[in-house]
Amino acid sequence: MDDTPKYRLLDAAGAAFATQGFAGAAVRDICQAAGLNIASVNYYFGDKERLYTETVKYACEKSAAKYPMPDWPAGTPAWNRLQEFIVTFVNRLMDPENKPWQTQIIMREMAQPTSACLEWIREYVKPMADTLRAILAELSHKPGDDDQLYLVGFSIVSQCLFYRQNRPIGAQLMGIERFTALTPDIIARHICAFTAAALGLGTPLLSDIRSKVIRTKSRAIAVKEKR
Amino acid sequence: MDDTPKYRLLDAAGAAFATQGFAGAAVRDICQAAGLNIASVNYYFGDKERLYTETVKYACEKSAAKYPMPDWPAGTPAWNRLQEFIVTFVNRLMDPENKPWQTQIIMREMAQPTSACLEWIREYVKPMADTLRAILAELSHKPGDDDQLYLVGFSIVSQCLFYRQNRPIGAQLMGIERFTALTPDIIARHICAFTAAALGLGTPLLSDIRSKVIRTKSRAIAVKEKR
DNA sequence: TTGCAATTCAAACGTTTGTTTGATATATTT
DNA sequence: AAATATATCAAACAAACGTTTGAATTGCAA
Repeated sequence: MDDTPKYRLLDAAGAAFATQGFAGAAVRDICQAAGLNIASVNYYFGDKERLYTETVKYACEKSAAKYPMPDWPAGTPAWNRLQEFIVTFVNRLMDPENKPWQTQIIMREMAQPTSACLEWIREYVKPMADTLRAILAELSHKPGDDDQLYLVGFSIVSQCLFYRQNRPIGAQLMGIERFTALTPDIIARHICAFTAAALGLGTPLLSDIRSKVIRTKSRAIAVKEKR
Repeated sequence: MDDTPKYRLLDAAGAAFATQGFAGAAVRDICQAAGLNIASVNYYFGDKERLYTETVKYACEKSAAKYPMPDWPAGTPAWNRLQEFIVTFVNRLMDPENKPWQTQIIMREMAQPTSACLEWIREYVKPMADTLRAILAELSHKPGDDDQLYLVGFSIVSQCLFYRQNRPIGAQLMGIERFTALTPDIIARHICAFTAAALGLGTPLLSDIRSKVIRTKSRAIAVKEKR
């Protein structure tokens, strides 16, 4: 984006922190990658830790700016909003133009948040979670059970996060070429279909005409199993 | 488990590596936490890197041993096997007796595998993925589409992984006390229900008697949306 | 006990780390 | 042009790092 020394540092730092972690990344290497002197991180950011927090913020802003959540006109059906939510979220995570470190460094923070990250949760994650929960509340016909809304919400976002958080595993299992062939569009479409079926808004996956027989039979088994 | 100096080192190293990463953890601190001299890591493991790889292996073995995958008798219905698969997997991930670092260090590896990790994928992850895919293939009535089986499999395991991989986020959003109240049993039950509905084997979530009307109406909207 | 191996220890090694310094170069203002 | 602020640089700093050393200690067999 910007080509000032400050942003060259942020880019180099992001790549380094994402692949090697905070402790593993060396200020010397970051500066060299940015084509600047060793002292520049001190000049522009004070110290290594403030460079890191600025890098995290920078990564969040970049990936959220390109795919903003649409502000739906009043009366937009909840299921449509849910679909667009999923598409937007997957695109944010999987945009091939995103440099890998932009989401990778956020994933690192999600697993083990630093102090600079709790602020990010409040300002960035919480609003998204509230949006999703409002959609699900509208879809739900049994109001009141807030825990279930969270569980359903987790089931949805977890599917989106998977392809970014466990990319190496997925690539190793499917084969790298087949896995990378899964475009954001394909992934989002699948998650929408899976979720729609789970919520009773679409056709179940992995089934055909015989599904009705299987369904009742298996539900009986499932109930028996739980006791 | 064992109380030999070697295993005291592995336990201390696991906790340190999980919270601070490979570069961030200091050999000095690990040895001190284990109540041993600085030179002991060199005496027992050679160097820091071999201590790390041994720690990862140690963590895998401990969490897999307690909850082995059941070997189903021939003829066990696929949906029952899928349920038990989910329950076992969630229990492995969420067992409260598991020291946090045991899964945390594996999650670190999943996001950015080291060379020692590819071996772990082949020996540990691949077999589980094959098991799951075999179950899904049996549940599927449209044979051939292997990509879809992977996608469905990802949708299932991603839900299980979420609660461990994004625990801090979930806790921050729901509130720590409500989130920790989600026992492995509750989580597994929800994932089973969500998945069952998605695959057409159970009752859709978030719906009641009116669901039939909503379903057809929303499907029409969804189809229109995609064109 | 004696002898031998396994283990533990304090101390120091050479690197690499993040950070600071003071001088030099560049740009902006007076 | 002179003066002042901004930016860059090579060099050095103390601290922390992983690793090594050689002696001291322990456990066990002869």
